[in-house]
Amino acid sequence: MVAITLPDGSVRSFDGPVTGAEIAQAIGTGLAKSALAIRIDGVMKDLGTTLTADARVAIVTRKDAEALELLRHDAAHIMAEAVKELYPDTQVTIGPAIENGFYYDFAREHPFTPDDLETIEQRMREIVARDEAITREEMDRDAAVAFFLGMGEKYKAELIAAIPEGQAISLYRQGGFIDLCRGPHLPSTAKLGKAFKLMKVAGAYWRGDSRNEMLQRIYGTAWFDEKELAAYLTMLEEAEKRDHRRLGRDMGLFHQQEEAVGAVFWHPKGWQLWRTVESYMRRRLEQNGYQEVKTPQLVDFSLWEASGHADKFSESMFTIKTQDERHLAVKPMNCPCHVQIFRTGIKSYRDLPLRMAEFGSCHRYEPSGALHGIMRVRAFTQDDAHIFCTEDQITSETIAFCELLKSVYADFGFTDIRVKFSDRPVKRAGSDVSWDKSENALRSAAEAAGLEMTLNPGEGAFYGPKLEFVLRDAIGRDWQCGTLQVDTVLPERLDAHYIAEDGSKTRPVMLHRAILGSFERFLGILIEHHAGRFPVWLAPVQVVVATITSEADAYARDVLTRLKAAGLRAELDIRNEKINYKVREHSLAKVPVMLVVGKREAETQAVAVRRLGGTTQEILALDDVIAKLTAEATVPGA
RNA sequence: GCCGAAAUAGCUCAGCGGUAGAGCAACUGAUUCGUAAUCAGUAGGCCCCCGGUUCAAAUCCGGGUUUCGGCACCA
Repeated sequence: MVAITLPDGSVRSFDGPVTGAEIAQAIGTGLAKSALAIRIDGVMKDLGTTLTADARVAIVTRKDAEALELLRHDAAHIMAEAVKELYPDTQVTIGPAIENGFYYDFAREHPFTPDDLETIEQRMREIVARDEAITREEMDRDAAVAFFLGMGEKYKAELIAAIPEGQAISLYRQGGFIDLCRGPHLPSTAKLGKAFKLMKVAGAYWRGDSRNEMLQRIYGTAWFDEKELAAYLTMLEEAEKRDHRRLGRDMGLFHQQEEAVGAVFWHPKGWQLWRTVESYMRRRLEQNGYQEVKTPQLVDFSLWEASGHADKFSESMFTIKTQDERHLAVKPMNCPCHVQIFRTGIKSYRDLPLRMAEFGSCHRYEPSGALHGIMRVRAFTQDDAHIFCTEDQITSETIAFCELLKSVYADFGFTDIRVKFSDRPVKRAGSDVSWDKSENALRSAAEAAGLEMTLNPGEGAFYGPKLEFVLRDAIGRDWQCGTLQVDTVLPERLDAHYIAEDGSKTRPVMLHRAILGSFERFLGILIEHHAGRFPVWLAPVQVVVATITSEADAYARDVLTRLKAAGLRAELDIRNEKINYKVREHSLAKVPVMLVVGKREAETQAVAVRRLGGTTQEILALDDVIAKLTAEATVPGA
């Protein structure tokens, strides 16, 4: 007797061993049809799994959140089967489900072409139509290694060989294709359905290590129904429309060119945006007890050797040999310079916490393949600051920083924030004792700040652990921007100290922190988040005054003067064009507010207010409109 | 840096051995018009760069640069 407890608490008894499929069948034929897998005592298993003992069982259908992962994993296997059928000289490696889809890495001499993708996708549809059963089998580890080597699958054999001896290896077979896989899988290939699409081919290193050979990765997307697939593809199109490179050009914000790779030419409108963000940040920092400084662009290389940066990053530093044989580096970061300022004069415990901020312009020779629009550049400006404090102050400084960071993000329209905790990396400076100390201090400070964190093992900076703040944008993409890092190494290496209450020389702790990260990147994110339709306070041009007829020109000029006097960034459009044309043009330029004036408005000292994207107008008295817009244009927190 | 793809007018793209094209934008003229494209005309090109093949190269070949999509990297 096997007693199965279902999620609703009811119990069903079976005479002997029973499979998940049989349980589903016993509950109902409808359920049996839609059953994809089962959950035994909370663990997802194949539908074909045989139960020999009492258990809690849930039938997994497509309504289950994790079912989509199964579907995508199956899609990866079916793609591998298709590739092996079409190109038998290919070796298979790994193929997991990922966000929105799946991929599979193949080893093959000839590159896959876009045409190949179509062929493979077509074959996948055939395999789905064949409805091949997906069955699980087990094999002894060494037998499995021999089995895959015998098939010429050396990558698979390598993966299996890394599994501890004596452990049974599970294999999944579908048609003529067999793959090493932990599972679980759907019962047959037909379950994949039609809602999938191969997206792109790309290179990827074997085992994610750049010292290894490069494999060919094919990416695909898969969904339960075609509506979801279509929605996903539409989302991608939306993302493309808000691409900051396209909007940056269309809106006249900036440009980039070959002669200054990895750098940005900011045009007047883009620079206006920058200045708005910068002055906002400057005020927030002042309000929060930071002092702003400015440090040199070119600094003798010896400082970077002393700080330890040269050890790890010399290859990505721009360096200069001067005529008088000095070896300089263009600063890749600001912290060593800030320590130099801290070190001048004698600091007392009364000076701490000392919060030193800089809009630091830095250069890093980023690998060519990493460059991406203004999001990843070689010349960038950080909203950088270092808080010199005592160990006891770490918690209160962390709490204060998190408050500031959240309110800044909220002002820019980001409210969905995630936090990652990154601990010690393999290559690091400082003793294990000091790492224990700083990791514990940061963790407890973050907990005191009420943060929910996920662990990001081994991803800390070489001098200390860090918190990383990830914000989610309007279309659900994540961007890592802010950071807070605890550092006891640099104060030591660069010999910073203060006089403690008892008169002794003591090392301060340094907290490295940034909210926006780099201005270039953050502005790129802002552009994409708002799709170029900035709120009034951020918009480079806030208002356009447009005339309907030249009879209103003089009044329109008055309106412009009044707007400018009120501090609004306004432009005038008195061209001899139809109002439709003007509305369209300024709408495409994403100007948030248009004030349309004709004869009627001129006579009554009014304006017709039209909002970007709106379809209606409101006729209002000029004075009221100016008051309203001035309020809207007010920078948050001012 | 690695794998793959691409580079033609300001933008989007066609042309793929035989005189460089379209739409939009720009410019000029006309139009004074009530909320997302008025009409007509004009101009615009080192076809990414350097070599090679050829009677002839935007087109084929080699090298380079940059960009794009990933991977790796990200103090």
